[in-house]
Amino acid sequence: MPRSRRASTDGQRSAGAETRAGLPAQGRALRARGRRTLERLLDAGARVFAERGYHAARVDDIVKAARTSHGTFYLYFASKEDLFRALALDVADGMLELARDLPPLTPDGTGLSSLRDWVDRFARLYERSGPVIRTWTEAEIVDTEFGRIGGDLARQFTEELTHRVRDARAAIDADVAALALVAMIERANYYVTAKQIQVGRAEMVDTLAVVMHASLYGAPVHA
Amino acid sequence: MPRSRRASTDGQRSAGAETRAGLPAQGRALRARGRRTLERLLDAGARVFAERGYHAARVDDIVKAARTSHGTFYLYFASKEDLFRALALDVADGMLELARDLPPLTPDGTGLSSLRDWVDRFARLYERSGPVIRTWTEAEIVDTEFGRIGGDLARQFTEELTHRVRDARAAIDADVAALALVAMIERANYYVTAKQIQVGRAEMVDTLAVVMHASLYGAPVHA
Amino acid sequence: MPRSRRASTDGQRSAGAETRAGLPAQGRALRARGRRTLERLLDAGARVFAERGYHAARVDDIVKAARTSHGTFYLYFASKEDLFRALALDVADGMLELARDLPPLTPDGTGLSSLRDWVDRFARLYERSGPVIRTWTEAEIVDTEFGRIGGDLARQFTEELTHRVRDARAAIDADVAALALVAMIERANYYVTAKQIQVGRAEMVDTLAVVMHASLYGAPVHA
Amino acid sequence: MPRSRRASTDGQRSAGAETRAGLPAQGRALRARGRRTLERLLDAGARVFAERGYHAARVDDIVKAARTSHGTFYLYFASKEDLFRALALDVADGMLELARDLPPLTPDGTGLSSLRDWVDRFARLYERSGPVIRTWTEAEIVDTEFGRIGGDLARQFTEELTHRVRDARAAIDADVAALALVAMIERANYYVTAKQIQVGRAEMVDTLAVVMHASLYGAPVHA
DNA sequence: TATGAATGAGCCTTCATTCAT
DNA sequence: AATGAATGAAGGCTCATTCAT
Repeated sequence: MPRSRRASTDGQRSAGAETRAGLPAQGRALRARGRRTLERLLDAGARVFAERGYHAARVDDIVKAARTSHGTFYLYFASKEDLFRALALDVADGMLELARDLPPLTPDGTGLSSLRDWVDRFARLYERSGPVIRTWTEAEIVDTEFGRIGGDLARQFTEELTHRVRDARAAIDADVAALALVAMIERANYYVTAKQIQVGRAEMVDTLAVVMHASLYGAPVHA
Repeated sequence: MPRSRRASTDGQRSAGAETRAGLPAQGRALRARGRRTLERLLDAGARVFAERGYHAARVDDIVKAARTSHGTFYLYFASKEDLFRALALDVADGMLELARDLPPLTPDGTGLSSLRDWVDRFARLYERSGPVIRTWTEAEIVDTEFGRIGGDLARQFTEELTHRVRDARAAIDADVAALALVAMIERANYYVTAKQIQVGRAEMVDTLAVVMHASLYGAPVHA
Repeated sequence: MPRSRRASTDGQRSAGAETRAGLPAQGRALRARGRRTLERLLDAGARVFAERGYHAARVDDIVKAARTSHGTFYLYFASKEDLFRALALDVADGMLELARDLPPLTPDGTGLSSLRDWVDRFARLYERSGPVIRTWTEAEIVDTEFGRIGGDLARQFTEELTHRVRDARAAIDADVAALALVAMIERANYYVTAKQIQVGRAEMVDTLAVVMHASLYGAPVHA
Repeated sequence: MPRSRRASTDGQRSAGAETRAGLPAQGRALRARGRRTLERLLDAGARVFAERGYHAARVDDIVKAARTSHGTFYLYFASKEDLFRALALDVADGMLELARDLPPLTPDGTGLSSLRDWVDRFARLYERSGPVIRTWTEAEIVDTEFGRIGGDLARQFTEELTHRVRDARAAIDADVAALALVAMIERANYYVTAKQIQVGRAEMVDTLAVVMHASLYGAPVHA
């Protein structure tokens, strides 16, 4: 039966940066032209997923956006899901790197300022990759591979933050506080990029940093 | 002839109380039996949307869960979307009521304690209706009626909080801070109910309240 | 993911005659109209598989022949394969019944005559169901469920014949001889129904009976 | 523009020796390298058709088995069908040669023994080329060129046997008996090579010869 | 009021064949 | 002579919605 030949996805793609990006199931080596097509497909996928969301995104949309054909799509990806995974893994990399770069938190102005810089980096990442991140949290796929990737990511991300919160020696429960703060950062960025609320990025970044800082070391200047 | 699947729904259907409960298009008056069927469908819908999410939920699943037939479903709702709307409007009511009940924020222990109670009410509401709330934020339907309902709700909810934050006379930008705090509450509840992270409700509620309070009035007891 | 909901076929449908005939995966009870549609689909399937063969047969062809829709097809069968299985199991029943009715073989004219009658029954069965039988032997599906059904059938059929051959106390290896004779009967019928060779059924039946008889008890009247 | 998949092939291409080997449409003369590539493709085709059957065999499988590319495939064959035809014609040659070598049938032990040798040659041929032979009889392609080749072959093969049967002066209808015996030989070999039944080749060959002989001249030693 | 049955547009995916280098 | 890449017409299957009783 032909179906059984359906290229099984190669699963836990190892972390090498160059293999990360959605190579075709068979792991063919790509020439210049192929690389360009792959790039176009990844770009198109990011765009279309962003615009329509995972479920509403049609392979046809992606293919048109990439100015290529259905056949070509399946030359590079085993399925729509596979393309999404490729994008998601890239984003996950970026997020984890960011998590590891979280600066030590200190009560002084320097602490606040470096925290603000970090939140700003997050915001920029979210601006590019928000749609993919959001898709992870779509309730529908919680118990799929995506859900797992998303969950793992959230966990690792939160853990990183937990360490810093603990080091900050605040009275609150570090675990839960870290969770709450991650939640805040993620969602606030979502609201803003989804333009559900009209707020500039700078303002949001400032406020997020301040709230985070305050929740650990006390409010800023009281009125 | 089945309507094209992408066909936009028949529209606005204002939030009048009698349409609230998802009556069939004709707005028939229901006898006892009809009311029970309607109830079963609403329950089933809530359950199935919760389990599978909006897109993955099949009318067939709902109909089976309600122990009734497809034909009957369309006797009570114009579409799958219509059922979701009925559920969503109910939740929106609860949320707005909750928003209006947000207590005045004060720097003392009483303020913290009443804030905690309020967060707890939110958590309980979320426990029941999280899936519906989450569905609002699914990227895929941002620009549909749901998106609007969700957006409106978030806005009103945030506004309520904004008033309180402003009254608290903290130095931070009240608009954005309110947004950030709403984001935090919503997402934290999501993480916890989605069990992406193992935290008890009580802990989460406590911490959320503390973080909110601290971000306005300063950190709790430093270590 | 919707796909995962795809009705898994219920596998080894138990042998009850009434469940044999391709009930929908969920085993719904059918009313008069449903039964008629099911019948139309089975008929159409038999016809189309006969005309085009399993692979070349399109669900679309079957659906058109049954004057119904794609959707309806999948209401009754989980897949094209499932419909074929339903037909195949019916034929297998008929074949096994026939096998069990194989008369004792005796050297005299009565033996030859009852053998001829039996071969005639086989020919009539083959006339109706040849296409399905042939499809079993399509090389492509040897190692699928069909292949197994076909193989099992051939084995049981041959075994029945083996008993008779053994009882006939001929000098030849009963196992292999039975196999050879079954092979002969099947293929000869194929050649004739496929009209690859112009021979009337009566002639073929006569000759097959004679050859079978002769191979056990000696040639008929020599010239 | 890819040709429509159902497009009938470019036609008759008579059996002239130079087209026999599946030369590309242009009938180019091949150098050493080209000949090796052609050989690899033919081998690969035989293997893949054998493993998967005609329909399930993918050009991709063949190309991989031949360690070459799609482009190259179409340099040597006009289509998948064209490759199959090349293989089929070769087999047909072998079969016809075999048919012509059928020894005169005599009632004595020599007759039986030479018949056995001949059946053995058939079995060896079938072992190599069974899949191709079987494909001829796939119902799906009965009315295509393959069907014709297969039909012609069967006819010629049967005719050869008919002569011998007639010469044997048995009482039975020579035409039909020949058909029956060919059917038996072919199918029995199929059952055995398809391993649908566990019988050694030698046993099968012996029994086939005995049955054939007995059906003409009387049973062997009675018990 | 209820329901079993029917519908068909639309989606994802496959794969023989052609193109460009 | 060779090949990696591209193509797109089908085909199987799904599921929201409508029909007939």
